[in-house]
Amino acid sequence: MPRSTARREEILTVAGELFRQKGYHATSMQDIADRLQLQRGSLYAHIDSKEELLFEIVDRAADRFLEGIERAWREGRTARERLRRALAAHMSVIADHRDTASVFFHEWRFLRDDLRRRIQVKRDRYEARWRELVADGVRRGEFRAVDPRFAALLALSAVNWAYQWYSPEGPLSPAEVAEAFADLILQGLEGRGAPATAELAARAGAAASPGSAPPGAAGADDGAGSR
Amino acid sequence: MPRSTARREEILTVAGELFRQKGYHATSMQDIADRLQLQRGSLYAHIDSKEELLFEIVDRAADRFLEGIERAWREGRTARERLRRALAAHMSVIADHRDTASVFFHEWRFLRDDLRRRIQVKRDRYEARWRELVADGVRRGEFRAVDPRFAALLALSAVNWAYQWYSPEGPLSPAEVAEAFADLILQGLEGRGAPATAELAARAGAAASPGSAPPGAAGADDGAGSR
Amino acid sequence: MPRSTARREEILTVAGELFRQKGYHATSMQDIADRLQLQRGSLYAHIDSKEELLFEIVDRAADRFLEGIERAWREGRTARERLRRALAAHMSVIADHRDTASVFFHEWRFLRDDLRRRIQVKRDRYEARWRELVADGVRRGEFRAVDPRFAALLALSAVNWAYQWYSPEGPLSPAEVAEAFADLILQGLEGRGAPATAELAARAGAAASPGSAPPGAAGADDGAGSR
Amino acid sequence: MPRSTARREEILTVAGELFRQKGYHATSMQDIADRLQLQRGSLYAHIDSKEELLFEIVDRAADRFLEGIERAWREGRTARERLRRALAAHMSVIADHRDTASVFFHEWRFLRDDLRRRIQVKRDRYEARWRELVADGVRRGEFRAVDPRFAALLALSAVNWAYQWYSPEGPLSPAEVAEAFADLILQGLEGRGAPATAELAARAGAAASPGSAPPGAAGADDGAGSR
DNA sequence: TATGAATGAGCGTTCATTCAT
DNA sequence: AATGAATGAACGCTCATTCAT
Repeated sequence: MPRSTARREEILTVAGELFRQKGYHATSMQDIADRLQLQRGSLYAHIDSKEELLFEIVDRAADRFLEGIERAWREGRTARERLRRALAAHMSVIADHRDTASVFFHEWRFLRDDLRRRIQVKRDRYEARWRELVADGVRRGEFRAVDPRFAALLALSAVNWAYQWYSPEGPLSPAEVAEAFADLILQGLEGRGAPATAELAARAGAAASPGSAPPGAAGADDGAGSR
Repeated sequence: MPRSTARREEILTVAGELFRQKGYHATSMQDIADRLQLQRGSLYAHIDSKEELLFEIVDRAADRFLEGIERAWREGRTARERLRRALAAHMSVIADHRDTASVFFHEWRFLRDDLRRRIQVKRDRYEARWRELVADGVRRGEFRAVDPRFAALLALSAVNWAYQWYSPEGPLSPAEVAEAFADLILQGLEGRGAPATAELAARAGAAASPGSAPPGAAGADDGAGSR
Repeated sequence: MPRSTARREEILTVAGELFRQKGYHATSMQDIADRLQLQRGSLYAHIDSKEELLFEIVDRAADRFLEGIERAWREGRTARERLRRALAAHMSVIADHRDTASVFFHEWRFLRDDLRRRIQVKRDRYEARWRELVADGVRRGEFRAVDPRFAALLALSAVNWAYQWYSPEGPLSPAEVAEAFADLILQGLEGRGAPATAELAARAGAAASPGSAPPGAAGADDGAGSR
Repeated sequence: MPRSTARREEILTVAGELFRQKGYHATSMQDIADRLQLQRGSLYAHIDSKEELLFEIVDRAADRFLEGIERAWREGRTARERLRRALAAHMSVIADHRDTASVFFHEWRFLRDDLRRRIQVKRDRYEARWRELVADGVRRGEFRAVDPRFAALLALSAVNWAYQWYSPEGPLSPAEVAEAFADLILQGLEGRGAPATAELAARAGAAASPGSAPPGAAGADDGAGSR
């Protein structure tokens, strides 16, 4: 199989979109072919299997997330700054590669054992980086003596879950969401003075039309109920 | 259809387990029947359709989560206490009804429009309660003037994501997990003094054999790789 | 799967017939279903796979051939008599289970490794019996000091090949064919006196309409060119 | 289409090999192209269809067999000698053009009606020659008054079947196999004195390691179990 | 209640072949 | 001569569901 041709990229893009909207199992090769105005068998001139599509989408997402935290680590000076950058990087991936990221979180478990294991390795490395980042902050005295596991998990949960509700069409940029979370995670609910997100709060509140659910809805995606 | 018989409950239990392990679409009626040593067709003496099973599982989970936060609100006096109770209640549902909760998060989007909307209503109410809880804390002066949307979302994300990694076989009780998160959310990373979770940290660290990955793994569930 | 129901036997019969006529790979489940006025998927209520059909057909044939030679060995007194009986038994299987026998010779190699090996064991045993039969005759002094391998192979080839040309509708009974071969194999071309088949020759010659090809054509089967 | 170019011959050779190993229907144009390091579609610059390949392979084999018996007839003086030569010629074709011969026996029936009929004509002619050869021997008084049909069929069956078990890598040359069969066919099992194959028997016995099974196995070919 | 045979649609994939380049 | 993208049909098989018994 050619690793990368224009047609193949088209297929991957469409597959990513459909996998996110309908789920891997509920998306048929027919669905993908229809969007490209192709016969379903014709896809196999470009790919080996449906599962290959899933793997490639998930693998690319894993690489993007990993790249993000590696760069955050390299480019940040303090633990505080690194955490902010890591949150921002994660949000960026979700914003810029919405389909891919969503499939990464939702559908990776449908990969067969060997492929899933390869993804698991990257997931584990990603999470380990987060824990190191927090542990380093504790060691430096920037953070309280919290359990790095829980603290990393809190930060990660916040941004992991974002694929469920974040929309690039909403009023907030990925950077702004990351900053709001960073503020909360660093300072907590019971703290001194006004949070950095005071102004954001106003904006988000103003823009939130009822039913559109930003942010706070653990919300329904588009497309899911189509079939 | 009889709304509730012993057989029907058996079917729901098995379906919940399989939906969690393999996903809704990858679970066949055959799979369910096999576990109950029944013929495929015999299931339809008790249920109307596969989708009905999914709806009922998801709907029950929604009710449990809602019940939890309502009681937390009623029984807690301070915002701080209510938040702790709400986190604990959520973790309890995840721990006590693991299959149901997992299906609630993962598979609800495969419901057809009308059924999905009914679930959406309950999800929205649940999230609204969380926002009210935070907003109330801000109003009372217990919390900083944070955006309730973001703060509620942070707390909710932490426990929502827990269905991905929490295992009742792990070293931590749901209450302990909830407490750890509460501590972090309330105090933040940069707080004063030792966190309430200092002792927990030791225990979790001691018990966590590499590979078993609690807490911190966004990890793979059992059963997913069955095919 | 139920090992034997009326429907299942019907399917096996039809499959045997079609596999012989068109070959295993050129026969589709659709073809089989059509003959039974069934949907192609409905077959799978009775069988596990197409290959299972092939295996069962081939395995039954193997058993019949084996049974035949075992009985010939038990019931014959002299080597001469045993050889005659073995030839007759083989021809009987071909005559009475034409489809099965034909598939046994032609299609067995399309079984996957493990199933093919199970058949191979029976084939090997069958051929070993033939060699023992001849070797015993040589030992007893009934036969010349021929190589049992070649002699057994000659006899076996004659009757193995019969599935290609023998037709129950032809003028000769399986017993008569077996006798003619037995006479030739035992006495050879250069011998004393008239062969036992002198009368047969007349009959066969009279009945052989040109083109119907009995015996002597390595001939075409019916049905092969249908698709 | 060019009738014969170097490329075309390559294709025919590869097709013959694959058709023998896997069967006509189980061999795809992809398989053939792969071996030649060509694209599927490129084959059609040299041939018209897959069936054309089959026809040409089978037709060439038919010609070779026919040529063999014609020459045996011309070059032999006595019936006995002609029979020996005919057997040897047949074995030579099988040994020297193993793929082609094997496909001739196994796959010719997959030709469509008109092409199959053209092959049938040659097969009929070939068998007729064998019968004439025997009939002539009877007429001359060299052979017993056997039915020429059965006698020809016996000889033909022996060598026809050889494509199933004969291997050029085995201990016996085609000529030796032919001689062994000729001896048996001419003299029969119950003859006078030692057979001409006494020495052969020793050699074959010595060389035949159990499992390799020459001669006597109606055996499995290489390649069949590839999938 | 439960069976088991059947349906009819759909699945992912392979196929021989075509054709513009 | 050869490529590579595409076709359209067919493949073996699975699915949720129905229904007479």
